[in-house]
Amino acid sequence: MPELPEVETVRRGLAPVMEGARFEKVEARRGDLRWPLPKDFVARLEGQTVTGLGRRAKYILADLSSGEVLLMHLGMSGSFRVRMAGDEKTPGDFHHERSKLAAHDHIVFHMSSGGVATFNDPRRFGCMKLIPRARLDEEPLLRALGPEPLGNAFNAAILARACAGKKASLKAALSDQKIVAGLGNIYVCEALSRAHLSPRRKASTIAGRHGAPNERAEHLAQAIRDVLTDAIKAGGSSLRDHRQTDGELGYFQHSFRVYDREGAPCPTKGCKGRIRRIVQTGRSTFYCPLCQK
DNA sequence: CCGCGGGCCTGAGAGC
DNA sequence: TGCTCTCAGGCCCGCG
Repeated sequence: MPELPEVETVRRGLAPVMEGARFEKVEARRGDLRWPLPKDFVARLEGQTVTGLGRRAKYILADLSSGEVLLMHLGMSGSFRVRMAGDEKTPGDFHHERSKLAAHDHIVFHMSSGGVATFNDPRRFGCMKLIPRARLDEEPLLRALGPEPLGNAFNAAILARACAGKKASLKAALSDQKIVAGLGNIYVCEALSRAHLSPRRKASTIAGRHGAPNERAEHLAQAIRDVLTDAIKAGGSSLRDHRQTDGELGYFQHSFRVYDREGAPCPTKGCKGRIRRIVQTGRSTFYCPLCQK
């Protein structure tokens, strides 16, 4: 499911119940996610306080009072539902509480804030990992990540340098988390549409001599920032199952220019093109062949 | 090193 | 209705 805007939406939904709160009880109902949870996963969480909740690329990172960091990834189908303090039904209504668990609710965090956060992931491509804070720099999952597209370290020059010499397509390059972190299939397509660049164009063509950014790189970097900012404002995109943690739908899918719109008229003013679907490196790409060059 | 395809899982939807 | 097939918002790994 989730790309950067959806993950950021989830982080913001978790923050009110998790930040500053202690894990009172953790239920690991299924430990066989993408990687098995450590045997002592529950013991290392219970009693710890979450001192901060951050995000890096598509990872949510909870800083713990123990000095460890809880890293969480939603994979393709992961989601969190949050029940705030005060939302709970009659206390002690055991059967009611039990009945609230749904299929694929794998991990439940009961927080001292009175809130409960439940991790659901049908396909189990998601993961959770505990990492000592001092060794976060060496964490293989985070090490090779490129710059945060909404951070200060991202701009046209950085993007162009990372794409310089690449024989792969722009679609493949932007999907590569080492070049820029947090984009996925949807937002790559949407950013390229906004920048009027073809997903089939060689990535190297946004850089000039010595990897200097050209005008295409400037437009693309701006389009990436814009589409992510707009999507976060909308609470992300809800296609099949992404919801905000309070159960509300995100609504950025209504603003898609090209994604999943094969055959539809191109939204670019004055463009008579129709959206086309092609397959690149095994994934669907949507774009307008007329105005994306 | 680089780029691509396979595989990991389950579920929804289309077509028959 | 029910079966089979394809596809899905991610990412690690191994191959050429």
